[in-house]
Amino acid sequence: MDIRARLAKNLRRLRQAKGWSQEEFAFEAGLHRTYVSDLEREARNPSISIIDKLAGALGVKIGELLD
Amino acid sequence: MDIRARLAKNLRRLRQAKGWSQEEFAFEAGLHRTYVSDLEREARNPSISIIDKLAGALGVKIGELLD
DNA sequence: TTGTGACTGCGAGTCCGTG
DNA sequence: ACACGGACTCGCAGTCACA
Repeated sequence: MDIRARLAKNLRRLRQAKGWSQEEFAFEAGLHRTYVSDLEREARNPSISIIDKLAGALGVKIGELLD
Repeated sequence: MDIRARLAKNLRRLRQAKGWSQEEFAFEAGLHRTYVSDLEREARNPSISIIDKLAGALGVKIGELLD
């Protein structure tokens, strides 16, 4: 499975486990609502600074998002 | 420690453990030699597709590069 | 609440060099 | 073998309106 697909699935799973909408999650991570939507649809190839924000907001290690 | 710094240190350590020069490593990862140099000097903010290539060439999980 | 097309600015990523 | 610079292209970062 492609790395973008792994990120997308982990993102959606972990976000929903927190009971967050994309918009709430985007706010927590300091990102735009539509950008989070793009990530979950595998439409972006984010940089590691974005990955860092995502993992921070979810309280998980980066490996849990990408490995 | 900043995520770019963590990547830089892990990259250099793992690359040297393989006995590779930056140029040899760049070739293995399918990247440019100057770009690998930039990464080890914390001068770039790579995308996850690049991270995937780096981890693949080194034979480690992404978490070992970034966590 | 989420998906999607479109947009601009800037940085990712490559290639040429030099010390 | 590596750091560092200039110049270039292309794609990401970040946002909006609308369905």
